[in-house]
Amino acid sequence: MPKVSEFQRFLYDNCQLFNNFMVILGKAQKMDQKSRCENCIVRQFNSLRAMTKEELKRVSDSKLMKTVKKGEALFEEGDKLNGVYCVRNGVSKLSKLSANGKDQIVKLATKGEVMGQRSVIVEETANLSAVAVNDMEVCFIPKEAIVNTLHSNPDFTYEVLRHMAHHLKEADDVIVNMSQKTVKQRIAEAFLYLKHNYGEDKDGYLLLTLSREDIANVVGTATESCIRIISEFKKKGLLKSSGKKLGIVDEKGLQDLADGF
Amino acid sequence: MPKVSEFQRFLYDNCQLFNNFMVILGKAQKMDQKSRCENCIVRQFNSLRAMTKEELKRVSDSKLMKTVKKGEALFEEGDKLNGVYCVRNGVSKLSKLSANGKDQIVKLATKGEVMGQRSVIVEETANLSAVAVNDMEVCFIPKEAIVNTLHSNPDFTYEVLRHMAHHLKEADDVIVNMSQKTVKQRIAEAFLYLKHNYGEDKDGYLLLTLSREDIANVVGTATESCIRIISEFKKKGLLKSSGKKLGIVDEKGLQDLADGF
DNA sequence: CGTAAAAGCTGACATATATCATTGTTTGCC
DNA sequence: GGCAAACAATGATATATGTCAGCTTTTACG
Repeated sequence: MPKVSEFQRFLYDNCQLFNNFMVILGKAQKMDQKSRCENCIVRQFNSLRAMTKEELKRVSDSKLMKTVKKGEALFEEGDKLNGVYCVRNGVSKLSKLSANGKDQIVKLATKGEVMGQRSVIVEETANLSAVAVNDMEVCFIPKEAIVNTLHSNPDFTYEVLRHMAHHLKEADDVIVNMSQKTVKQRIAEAFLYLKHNYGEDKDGYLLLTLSREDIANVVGTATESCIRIISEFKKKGLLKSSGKKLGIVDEKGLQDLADGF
Repeated sequence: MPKVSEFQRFLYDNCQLFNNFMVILGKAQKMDQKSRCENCIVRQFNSLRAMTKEELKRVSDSKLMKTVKKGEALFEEGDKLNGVYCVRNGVSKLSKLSANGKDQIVKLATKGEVMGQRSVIVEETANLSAVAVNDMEVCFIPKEAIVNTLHSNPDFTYEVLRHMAHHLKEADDVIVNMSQKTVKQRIAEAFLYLKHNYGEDKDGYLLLTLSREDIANVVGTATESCIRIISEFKKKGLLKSSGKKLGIVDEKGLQDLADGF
């Protein structure tokens, strides 16, 4: 029934009542045992693990799974979020448009991470946009399920707090890096980050491939500068490439560079 | 009794048991009614306002007041914090030393703000150093009082979470500004920030006076560049100065500049 | 398969910013 | 009041990075 999916799309793009409709449309999906939160391994990595069986059951009943294609947005800066997104698969970039028209990528969110928490907790519109870097599978969890649990289960609240505290530390560190390191250092760091967080294949190529533009937006530089520096790293034997894929050849060299020799 | 204060200093600098001793030494102070948390207006601005009367009483019994002179550190990056600091008066800079030897000021903390929360919550050493920008009055609250309440009072935990979420948003915005705005824009923004958050006197001079070096460390630039741009702003009639004091003359002009014309 | 669009690359050049060196000015303090 | 130390100011110069423009390669897709 292709009509239904177009209707979903329409609602998603335009309609305040999106969530209510989606819940109805999603009923069929929810019967799938494999998609129950209680059995979802991803939950172990985020604050949902502090929920009780009953709470999880309620979340699972109200959540709905969604696939997002590479390049599609989960939400945009300024959107009112009616819930959070739990990443089952794929990677999303969380970015913000600056006055000069460039996107700054503030964070990458992977399997297990929950997006939109902050906005739901403080009841503000989204501060960042979330766009899929590759094909994704996410679960949308309506905010009521989250907010209710926040008020009734202190363990869950504490767990969310711990995660938020961790993100805050990371953000502080990014601030320092952004303002005190050169573009070259930040690019070197970005590759080390990609290797350590997303790993590499048997041939030593990074599993997560970002475009030069995305890398530039992560480190906050012009795309051309980013390309130039990557070329330089390849010439120096720090990186290698094969098609779109990039791989780290000399990790120690990159690390030294990132640390300022 | 000058001996006691030297002893306090010694403990503060060197001793793991610092807190225990200080509690004993602080008994006399605690009797002062004016210093009871229950009556402290500062509390209204931070998460302590979500504490119950009993919890506050316990905090008040275990807390100790402390004065910190301009330039002194409350704690340093890497310190193990045995509690949090609630600012009653004065301003502290929270900064981190980068590899190139420069301090990046990540945040300024004022009256009502609680410092060190994050480290206490996640049980990590401090990620930032806190140094007094001017003379301060702070209350040290041992971590037990905080952690116990976090586990027993969900309202308090939620309130802390809301504050943390707010800080995270601010941090994300700083990341975007740092990477996408020019030094000139960031300095203009810094002055607007100082005016809006700390106000100005009748003559239009900012109430919080930061050294050029501190301003440079806030916006992440070299001190000389900062001085040059401030001079330029003065020539252009955007700022004025009198002794150490700086004042905003043309707020709209500064705002336009910060927004990129 | 072929074409258009997107992504990647490179050069030339402009500019913002850092760095180093020197001098002037304020401040705290004996 | 005077002196040292910190702070502020300014010039000269080097460097990193952004911008614009043109070109090549890869990818998407009808």
